[in-house]
Amino acid sequence: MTQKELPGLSPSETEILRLVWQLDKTTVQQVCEKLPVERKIAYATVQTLLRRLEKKGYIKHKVSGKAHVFFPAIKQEAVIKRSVGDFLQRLFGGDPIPLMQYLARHGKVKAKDIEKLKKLVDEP
Amino acid sequence: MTQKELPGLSPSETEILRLVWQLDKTTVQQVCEKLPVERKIAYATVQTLLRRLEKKGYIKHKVSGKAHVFFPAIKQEAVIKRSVGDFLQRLFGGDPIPLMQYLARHGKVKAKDIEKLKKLVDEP
DNA sequence: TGACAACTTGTACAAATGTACGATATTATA
DNA sequence: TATAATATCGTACATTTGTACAAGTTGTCA
Repeated sequence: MTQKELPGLSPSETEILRLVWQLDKTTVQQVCEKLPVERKIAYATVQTLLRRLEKKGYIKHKVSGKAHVFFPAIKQEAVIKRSVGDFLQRLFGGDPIPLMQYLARHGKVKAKDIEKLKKLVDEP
Repeated sequence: MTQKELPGLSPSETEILRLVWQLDKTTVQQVCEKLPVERKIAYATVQTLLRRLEKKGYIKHKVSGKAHVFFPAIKQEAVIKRSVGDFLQRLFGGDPIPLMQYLARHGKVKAKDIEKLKKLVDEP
């Protein structure tokens, strides 16, 4: 089943979508609480972002009591693929190596973490 | 000397800025030629983007003949730091590990590349 | 030296984004 | 059951972003 073409995500939408994944099933309220302190935006704003995410097809909701409960409608993997791909293209022309190097140098990554990565690479 | 607060970069601006780094010193023309085939935008559009990048302080230009020659005004490293940081925050809440894992799995990265990364990690 | 080609400048404009108020509906509660 | 608290919905609106035309300017070459 081919994934239908999804509209792009704006930075703020991406941020909110991540919280929906994290919370799995969530209300506007809960998303607000989960926002990093240095990034407080109004309840109504979060609501708008969730509405737009739903309209774009990334999440759905069901009604529970008086509140809406939002949940993912698209696999996280798919969104990551798309987002990372775009980002890599823009900033590094698509080459993942410089990004990994940057992360290794400045990303608070431990040698042990790198070690584990090797298992993930599927080598011929 | 503390880096003064730079305005954010839009996706398209980032893309163009990358080409300016790559070409080091470049005209509008050359940037246009360097654009990936599947991403052709008009000369005038590239020009606008360069104008905006200059206004935001990322590049400068000098006049040479009748054309402007643009060149970076900010270290690539600084922009990468900022961009990667923002991206990581948005999509992964700031944790670089899932991103590295994703790249290792699907990023066409070789085990040999991973090996090299270990040298970059500054371990205590 | 005058016309041409290559550039820049000014301006435009629709769509997307970030942010949020006010009105209305619904649930729990005193 | 009246009311307070909590939600959603409709709407709004300033900016930013993506994209680009038209008009004016300036080296250049015949």
